[in-house]
Amino acid sequence: MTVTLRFEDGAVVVDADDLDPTTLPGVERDDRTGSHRAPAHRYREIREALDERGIDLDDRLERAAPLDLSLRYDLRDYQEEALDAWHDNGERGVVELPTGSGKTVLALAAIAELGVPTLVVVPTVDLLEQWRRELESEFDVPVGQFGGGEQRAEALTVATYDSAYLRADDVGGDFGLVVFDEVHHLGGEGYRDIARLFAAPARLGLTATFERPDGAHEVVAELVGPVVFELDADALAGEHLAEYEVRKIEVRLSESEREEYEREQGTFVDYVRDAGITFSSGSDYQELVYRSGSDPRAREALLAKQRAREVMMNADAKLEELARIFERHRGERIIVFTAHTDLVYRLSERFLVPAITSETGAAERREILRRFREGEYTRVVAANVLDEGVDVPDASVGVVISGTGSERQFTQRLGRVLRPGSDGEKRAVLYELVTSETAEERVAARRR
DNA sequence: TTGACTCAACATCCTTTGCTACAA
DNA sequence: TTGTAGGTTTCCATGTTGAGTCA
Repeated sequence: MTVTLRFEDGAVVVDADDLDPTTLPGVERDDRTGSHRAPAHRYREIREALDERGIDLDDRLERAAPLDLSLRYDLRDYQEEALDAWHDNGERGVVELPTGSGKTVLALAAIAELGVPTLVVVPTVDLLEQWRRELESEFDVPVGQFGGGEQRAEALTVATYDSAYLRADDVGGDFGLVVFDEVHHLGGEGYRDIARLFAAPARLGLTATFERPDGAHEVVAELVGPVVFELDADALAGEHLAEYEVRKIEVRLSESEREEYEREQGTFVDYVRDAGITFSSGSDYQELVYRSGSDPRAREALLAKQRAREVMMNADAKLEELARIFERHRGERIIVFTAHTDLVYRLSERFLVPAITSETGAAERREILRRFREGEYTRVVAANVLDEGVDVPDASVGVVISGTGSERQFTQRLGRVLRPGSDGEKRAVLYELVTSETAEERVAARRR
């Protein structure tokens, strides 16, 4: 008795004469084609089930020859430990390590050890190029690329999440290992299909912030594997990352700002009370948004909330405070983070500091970051662009003028000041400016 | 190759005080 | 008794990105 497995359009197709394929994990009969198939990610389970029953297998999935790769780096203790934990879990799982702690090196080691065709999936074109450079210089083999205007497959290939999704039907059976960089993205409604459509038995997820507020990290754990190793910034501070300190500075609204804030916030709170919305479950806010589609008062309440948020986040007193921080850290490299692009341009004009937002073109962005790296600029102000997925030069001071309640964003911003300087004993500071007696106090509390 | 554009996807967007069912 | 989680759909706005198209 022989069973044949092959890959077709994001699924594993099972051909068998004397065996009922639906007894295998995830396999169902497809009435349209008359074949038996399972989502590609069940491939490994199906193989294991067949092995257990001692059934001969004609496996047509793994095509490319094994790779002979060696790593020139020495791993640090914790990287070694993380890798062992991943092996112990059967080459599946997520490693949670802070920015700058060498997640890439860890993945390179995993790729070298397994020596199977590997796809690395990343969220941005910037990271796409970084990873390709890294793989090429480390392993000295051709590296393929899906995304950023290129579609070329190799035994080692890097892809954006978007392109991985678009190519999955086509190449989902070609890889033995998939590495998901910034794996928390995989929880997105559409992106999670990537993990389902690829057959790769070995999976490694990398992130600094695994948990998602919407709970979708559980889906990720199902598809990639659970967190097998984690360390936070505190555990690495001093030896491998900079010592750091978070300083919260409270500022007050001016009289006119306070008046505007109370008026707008009041409009929102009044509506919420009248409508009987308690925010007892996470979806209550969604409900309010749905209502605003048809109920003008709900819409007005949301818009008022928006304006209130703008007042509290962009308070004038924060600019004065920023001026003092610039004075205190004269000559040091400083990154300023905000939530609104308007404020970025205002700060840029007032302090004569280069600005980066989503409107800044790729060339100009590269140029600003280059000058920042080389010390020509010592300060940069950015909206949310520099939070993730960009290679940002080390800074020793970060200033969060405004941000969301997202723990992820906070961790990422902190990561921007954590990489050790060349002298290895830099002390980093992250300032957090919070407007007192506003909802921002809650927002700031939530992110930590 | 580039730049400008559109489009779709993703992420965040939240108040104070209180009801109900259910698990530990 | 005490704590904890609870079910839905079709979307106010802003910021950011990648893919695709066209000149």
